[in-house]
Amino acid sequence: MEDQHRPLEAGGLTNAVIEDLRRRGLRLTPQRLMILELLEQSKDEHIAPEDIYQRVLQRYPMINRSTVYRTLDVLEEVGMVRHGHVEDGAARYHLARDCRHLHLICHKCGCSIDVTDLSIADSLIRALSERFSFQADLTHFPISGLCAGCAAKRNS
Amino acid sequence: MEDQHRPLEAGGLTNAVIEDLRRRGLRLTPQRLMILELLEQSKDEHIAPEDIYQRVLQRYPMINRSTVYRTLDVLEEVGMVRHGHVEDGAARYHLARDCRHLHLICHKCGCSIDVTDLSIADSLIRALSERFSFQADLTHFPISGLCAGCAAKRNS
DNA sequence: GTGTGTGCAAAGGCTTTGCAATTGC
DNA sequence: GCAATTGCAAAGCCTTTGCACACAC
Repeated sequence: MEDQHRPLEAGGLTNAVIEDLRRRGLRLTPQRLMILELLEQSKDEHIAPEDIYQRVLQRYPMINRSTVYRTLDVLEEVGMVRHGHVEDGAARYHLARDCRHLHLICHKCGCSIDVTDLSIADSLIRALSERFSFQADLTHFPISGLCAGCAAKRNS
Repeated sequence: MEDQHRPLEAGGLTNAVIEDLRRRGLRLTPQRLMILELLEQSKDEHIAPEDIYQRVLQRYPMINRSTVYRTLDVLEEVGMVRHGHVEDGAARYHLARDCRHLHLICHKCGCSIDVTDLSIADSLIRALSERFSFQADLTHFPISGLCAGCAAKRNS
């Protein structure tokens, strides 16, 4: 029992996230821990509410869909998770601290490229800050465009 | 009667758009013309399907909601219009050729800033092209971040 | 014990679909 | 005239909500 304060077995969930919950005055329920753990495992995957529900269901059959939605709302309110929308408008959630890359999405074939070198956007971010006092977060919404393959097809 | 080939009175709709429809083999129905005209008037406004329906309804009371959705789909398929999703996941449509600015969206207060000087993103676009062969279109998805006001509040 | 959080079931909003009738070409 | 397009009404999603019960603290 390496941590006797941990009230529930939460698999691989790091203490950092649990501490985060506590610090923000949120109760540690199995449902919240399961959802957070799943988000943590999914790292940069950006997962849909229904997927979260289905995958938690496998290990914790008494969870309810509306709990998933409410939990995501609460966690987003306190800043622990964020969400965006893919091309078809469906919601995708991820841990706020896992925003660490740009997403390139091909609007033709739908494929996606992750860009981990964030410095690539530095000059744009600086310019937006200087000219519009806007602190841009390029990691939040994906960047639409054409992937190499689809661009080649278009040119032929 | 400056143009006897025009089959319907389409208000201020430019011939360019009508020609576009014809060229792509789509029929010129009053509904399509009304919707296109509205999109043209809304220029950079990025309008929701329901708004399109309501506003067309005022001048053309026999239009149907599903026609709006189907028309938008068809027009998007042939590349005449595009759509994105605002923070809450709601769809927003606009003419493809009116993509001419970046949208900054504050994820705190929801306010939006238009950036017409696209050259601001040139270095990012060039870098994405060189390193990933990805032809980015920054005008499609909005850019999330904090506006000046919300950033100030956060720092106080 | 208290009040937050959950399950359940129902409602809500936006969008899609099947089919018959209409209408542009 | 024929096929594309529309209107209508119903269904389908995804998401939210009201309320009573459960449980974390």
